[in-house]
Amino acid sequence: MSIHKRITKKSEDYSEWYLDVVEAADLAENSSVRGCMIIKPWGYAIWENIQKHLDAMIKATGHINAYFPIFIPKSFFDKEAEHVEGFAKESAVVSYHRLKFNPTSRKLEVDPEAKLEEELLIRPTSETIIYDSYSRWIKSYRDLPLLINQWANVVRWELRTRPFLRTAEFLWQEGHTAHATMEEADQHAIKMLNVYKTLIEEFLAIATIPGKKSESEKFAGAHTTYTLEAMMQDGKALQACTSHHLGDNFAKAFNIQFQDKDGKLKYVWQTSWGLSTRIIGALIMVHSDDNGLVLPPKIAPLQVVIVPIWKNDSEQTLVLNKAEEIYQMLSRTDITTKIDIRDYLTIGEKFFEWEKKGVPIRIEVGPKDVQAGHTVVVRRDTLEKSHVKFEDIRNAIPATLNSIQQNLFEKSRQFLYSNIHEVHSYEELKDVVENRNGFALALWDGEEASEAKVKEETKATIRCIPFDMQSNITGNCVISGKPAKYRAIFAKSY
RNA sequence: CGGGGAGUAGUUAAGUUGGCUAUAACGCUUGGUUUGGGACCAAGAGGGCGGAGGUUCGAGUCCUCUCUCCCCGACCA
Repeated sequence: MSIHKRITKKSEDYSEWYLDVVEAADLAENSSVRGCMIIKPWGYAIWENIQKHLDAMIKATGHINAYFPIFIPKSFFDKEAEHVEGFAKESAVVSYHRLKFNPTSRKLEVDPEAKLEEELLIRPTSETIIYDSYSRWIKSYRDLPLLINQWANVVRWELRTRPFLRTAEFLWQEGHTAHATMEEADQHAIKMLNVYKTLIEEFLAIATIPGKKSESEKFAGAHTTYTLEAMMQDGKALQACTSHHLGDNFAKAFNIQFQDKDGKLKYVWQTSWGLSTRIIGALIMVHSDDNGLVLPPKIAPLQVVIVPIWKNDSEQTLVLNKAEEIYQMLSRTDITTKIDIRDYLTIGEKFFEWEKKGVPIRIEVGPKDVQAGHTVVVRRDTLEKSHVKFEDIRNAIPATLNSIQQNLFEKSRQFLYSNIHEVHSYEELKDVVENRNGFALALWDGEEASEAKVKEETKATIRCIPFDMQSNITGNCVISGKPAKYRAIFAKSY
């Protein structure tokens, strides 16, 4: 199952390039089920690493994991008006619970006798089914805060899909909390946004802008939506994750009340927050190059691959022994490594394969190297080759992995900030989002009408109102000319 | 749902105004030569052309119906 596809140049067709990288790195493929994706082992291993680190961080902030049903009674959705509206158009619905065999056509058919009294939605998100439980679980202030997380799949019937970025079914983690006060809920939503920021910066090496969503872009049913916006290499924005302060909207809809210390019955204040397999799409788009995927070491399923090179049997023994020695040495640390002993591939094929899969470091061990007492170490991010003496490997490899991790983040950060342009007129705003492929930072009056005008004329939307770019708001909205309330980031997005 | 395109081998495609045993490349199998950046030679395996019906001596090519997929738009993490 070797992979030979050459990759489209990023500069020529970014979309095509992205799909090529996904295929060449053997991450995923389209399934025969429309809009759904098969996550292949290499792609899934990346997701498992993300899961591992994020799960630890979620638990470290006091949450525990639970699991709720995939099916949600339709009536649950009706309870929160904005929520229904937001998800109605993309819901998969189960109406029957049985098939029967038709002897004439020799095919299975839906059994009309088995129609459900109430349809079930396949969860597009779990607020409603979880809060139905919360209304029974929460009675007293002593039950708060309730901090629960779930790892699950969800289904949103998207019309147009792309691997990882938008698929009909995707995997994610969704946290759902209930608190006694509004302030606590709001702080919690921000706290979780920061957890995501740490994960995305330190592990995925992606720089993001934290901020608040505008009214029209916020989650259906939320009081406030916080987001991390990342920039892809074509300058478009990708929402890396969201964290919602739900206010008491769902508490009222699902009647989640508790008796407080003062004896009064009060509604809880809630948050929900999620990070999905979409982040893998961001990972691919942010770091990869025309040779394929580039993985940050902390998230790579394999950090080091050792490629032995030989011509004949005696060389093979010599070289494999040395490779084994290096493997043992690295295995004693927490570095994940393997020796590529396949004898039916030329070394060229092996090099290209591991490069396409994004393995951070390749160590070449050939007869010449063994004789000279060194190895050739190649780092994936820069493709730089260097000679490393056998005795130095133990220290050099962790240092190089570290350097790759830093370098990728630094590149991402510099790219992001060098493509945020502060604009002072509507013309400038249009120019940035349409021609200069970046984020436009503009004064905005906070009005939906202004936002809608930009969307209609340029397809760019407000990605977020960044937290830390709000000082000294003086001047007028670049769209309407009215006094500005915020600085907002406008960009085209995925 | 509106506009456009395509269904031929595992993949990507060629297939003239209907004509003889349906092509090619890549991939796969076997054998050999190779191996410090996608190797080479040879021999093989594999499809009846999305489906149904029709015209014809003869259909991948023509006609009718039908199914599916892809791209652009609307919806979206």
